[in-house]
Amino acid sequence: MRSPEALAQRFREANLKVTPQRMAVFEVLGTGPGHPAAEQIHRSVVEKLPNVSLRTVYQVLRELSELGELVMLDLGTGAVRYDHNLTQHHHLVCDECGAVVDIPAHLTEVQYAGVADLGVSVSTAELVMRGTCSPCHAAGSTTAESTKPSSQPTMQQLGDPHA
Amino acid sequence: MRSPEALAQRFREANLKVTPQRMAVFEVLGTGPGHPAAEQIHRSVVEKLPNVSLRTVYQVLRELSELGELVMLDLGTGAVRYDHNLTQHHHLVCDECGAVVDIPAHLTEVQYAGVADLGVSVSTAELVMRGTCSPCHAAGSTTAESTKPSSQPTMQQLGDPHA
DNA sequence: AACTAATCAACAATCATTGTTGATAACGGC
DNA sequence: GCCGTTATCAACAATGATTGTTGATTAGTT
Ligand SMILES: [Mn+2]
Ligand SMILES: [Mn+2]
Ligand SMILES: [Zn+2]
Ligand SMILES: [Zn+2]
Repeated sequence: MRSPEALAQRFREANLKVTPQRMAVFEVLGTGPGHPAAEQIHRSVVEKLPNVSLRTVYQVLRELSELGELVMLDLGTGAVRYDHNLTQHHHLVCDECGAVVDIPAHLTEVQYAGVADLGVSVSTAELVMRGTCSPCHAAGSTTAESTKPSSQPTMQQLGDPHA
Repeated sequence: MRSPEALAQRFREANLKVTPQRMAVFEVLGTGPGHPAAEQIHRSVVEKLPNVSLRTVYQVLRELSELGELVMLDLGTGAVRYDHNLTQHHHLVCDECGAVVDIPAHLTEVQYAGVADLGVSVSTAELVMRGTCSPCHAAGSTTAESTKPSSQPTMQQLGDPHA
């Protein structure tokens, strides 16, 4: 993620005005955790700058992704997650809390040279893992299962389940 | 994918009745292409058995997935794709036509032992590739781009774009 | 200061999916 | 074949994330 100032510069170069709303989104993205959904970003933004509409947040996020400064991730969690990690990496979706964890590419090995035989060409390849995140592991044997009898992956407190 | 008869047996064992609607879905899944969405399955089903409601098709597909006979795939294509390939494999989503192509696991190499250092545990890992499917490649330099100026991935004719 | 873009509130609309309901049809065990 | 229990039907309503719209207002940029 580039600095709010760098993003502001990027917007000006694209003939997009640098408004306080946009700056607020830039700042929230820089400080917040990894993979927020639009609603969470909005919640953080209004703390700094009230009266910013959710509609505007969606709009700014889209602009950022169109400029390549943000990646929209659809990992089947119900809402798009916005990723400001621009390095090559993969993701793990926690079955218990819905968190999305970055998996640095160097911790994995992914090869798919053989697929050329199928006549397809690959432009991107991402590894999507499901499992349990580190904080849920820690809470796992103590209190976690008491609050979650055996239901579906809830993904409830999207903010930061472990804070 | 197991045979319609095997699926019927499976349903009976689960105290689910084997109705003509359910059989029709079983049969369509066996003959159809790889990764249809619910609407396509419904279209095929009504050809054999009119008056089957889309609601019922959704219901049967869910039952099949709850019995582990079908996998619901959310690959960010807008609608859930239903996969009757129960072998371990990965997927490629065609940027041009939206098709989902099976990538046999033996054509790839995926390792992620290193992620244990992060304190996470992985239960499943799927490789999701984006690129161009084989038929789109064939059509690519001839007629494809003429029909698709430069718009977003359209994923229009979900049926089978190449038939 | 002026031009133009951006934002606001307040909605409506989309789309895939699931829920509901009351009536009808049909499977399966006997 | 009967009957109890399920399943399905049509016809909607509801969900939830996202985008569209509109008319008025605010505010960057030059
Ligand atoms: Mn990430
Ligand atoms: Mn598949
Ligand atoms: Zn977790
Ligand atoms: Zn294709």
